[in-house]
Amino acid sequence: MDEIVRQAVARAIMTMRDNLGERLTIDDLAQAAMFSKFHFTRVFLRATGLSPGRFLSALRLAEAKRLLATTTISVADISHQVGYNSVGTFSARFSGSVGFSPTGYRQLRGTTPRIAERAGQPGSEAAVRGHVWRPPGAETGPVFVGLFPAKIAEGAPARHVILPGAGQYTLTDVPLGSWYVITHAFGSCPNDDRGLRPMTGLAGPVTVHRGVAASLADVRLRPRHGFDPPVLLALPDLRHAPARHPVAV
DNA sequence: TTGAGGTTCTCTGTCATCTC
DNA sequence: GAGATGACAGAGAACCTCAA
Repeated sequence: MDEIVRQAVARAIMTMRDNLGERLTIDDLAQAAMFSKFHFTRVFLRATGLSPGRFLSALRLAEAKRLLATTTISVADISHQVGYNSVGTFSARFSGSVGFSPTGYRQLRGTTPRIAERAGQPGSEAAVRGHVWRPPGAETGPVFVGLFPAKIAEGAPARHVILPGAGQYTLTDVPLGSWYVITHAFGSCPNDDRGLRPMTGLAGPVTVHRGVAASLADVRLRPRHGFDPPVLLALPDLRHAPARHPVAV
């Protein structure tokens, strides 16, 4: 990625993070990036995989998740703090993206024992399989592998599995369509004494056709960086989950 | 490569209603 | 009373296409 573009997108994301409670428009963000709004939308999409609006919305919901899990601030106050004027809209958006209502998520303290999959999506007998690779020398805990329609872990996955660590995965009975394989884990890298860090990986889109038995999609885990959209879906606690057998789906 | 116009579509806010 | 849910309308973002 061009260094100028990288810096422009970074400036826009910083503006988003600094103004989560404000009413930001594409014009404001394009101004921060010093591009026209047309060009800005294109380069932002290319850099992050999400449109600026969706990325901002994801940051807001991620901040709401943090506040719900770590404070006792009311749902109404949190919805205002992260830029929503309507608690109804906030609650609906939160439920759709995280998989739990705001109060439900708070009761779970930020983790969930199980992940629901996309309803109304008939399976196809096809499988998506591949290998989750970790960075050389890195150690990881359990690895979440999920199929999503976009480049963000948001809403119920079409199919998912939790592996005891990096390695081979298979997702069976995958619905027809185009899917991104998104992985999430915590791990430590050599020469990095910051302890467990969130790691992410993305592959796809993988298109599942009728009559095709299996599609291959290898994923490389890497430490998360600022251009990665936050994980909105509520996941099991991957820092402490026992590293045993894959969780059946 | 970048900017701009027109169209389509998604998201948000509002409101009513319901549950806890 | 606080929060969740669903319907609906409007605003704004995304997309497509073309021109410079």
